[in-house]
Amino acid sequence: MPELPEVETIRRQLEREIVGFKIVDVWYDREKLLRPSPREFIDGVVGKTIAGVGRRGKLLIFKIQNPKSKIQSYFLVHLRLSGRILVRSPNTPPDDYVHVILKLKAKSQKPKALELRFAEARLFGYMQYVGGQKEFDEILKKYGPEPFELDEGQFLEILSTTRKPIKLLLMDQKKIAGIGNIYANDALFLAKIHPQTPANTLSRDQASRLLKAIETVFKEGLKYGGASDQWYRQVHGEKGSYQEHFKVYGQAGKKCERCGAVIKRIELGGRGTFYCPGCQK
DNA sequence: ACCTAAACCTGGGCGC
DNA sequence: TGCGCCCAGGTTTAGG
Repeated sequence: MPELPEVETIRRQLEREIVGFKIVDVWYDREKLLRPSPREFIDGVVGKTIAGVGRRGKLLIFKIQNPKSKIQSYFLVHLRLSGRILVRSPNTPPDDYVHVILKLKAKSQKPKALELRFAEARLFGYMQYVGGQKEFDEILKKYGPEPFELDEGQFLEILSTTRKPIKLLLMDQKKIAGIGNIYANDALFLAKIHPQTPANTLSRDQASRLLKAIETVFKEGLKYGGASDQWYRQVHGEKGSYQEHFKVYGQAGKKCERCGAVIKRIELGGRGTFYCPGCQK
């Protein structure tokens, strides 16, 4: 799923809907989705108020506060491949694949209740309580800068660190955070760069085009509310529509919109990789 | 240090 | 309808 545009779409919605709510209870039926353990997760979050929702790459960051001491802690959500975060009223019918529910109450005079439902068909995603600032900082260190934070020179510097295929570098979260398979494929198409090109052989001009292309596909992804190829949903269950605008991702056998050549699928790092042999050299 | 393959899991789509 | 097979947006880990 969920690459930067999808996670950012959700983050913005959550920011509007659940900030200020207090977590009053947690229900779950799959232990492995709660880290470090269900007990520690529940003890960590229950009674705290949601103070904000942030994001780093594909990781959602919920800032929570003890209402009395005001001490800040966090819980993180990674949606991996098939996770969904849904915001529902408690009386809404059950959603498919839900394994964790955070029950929320507004602090206001008239109590309003909501549920934050975590659906996970493939059980790869997780919710993680992080109590300490130090521990939080350690976790965030695993993520490189996001494309929007980079200028051409810094991007070129990252490219120079490895000769592995450019597509694999783009998807390496330690080097650059937020790019997954969909947007890596489409950005390389826009920039007219073959996905197997060794990263350190890109020219300054190619690097410049690629960075712009990443920004372009991310903006487009955001504009369409993300790509709901299969699992991804927004917080009220709606699909995004970027999947209707894929350039090469998932388009093997179709004709390139730019040159008419037939789009190919190869494997790179064990992942499906799509490109146009006509215009990506 | 670097690279690859496999593992983690379930579900949807397809062909037969 | 049912079964087997292939595919899947992410990340980590084991092994070479």
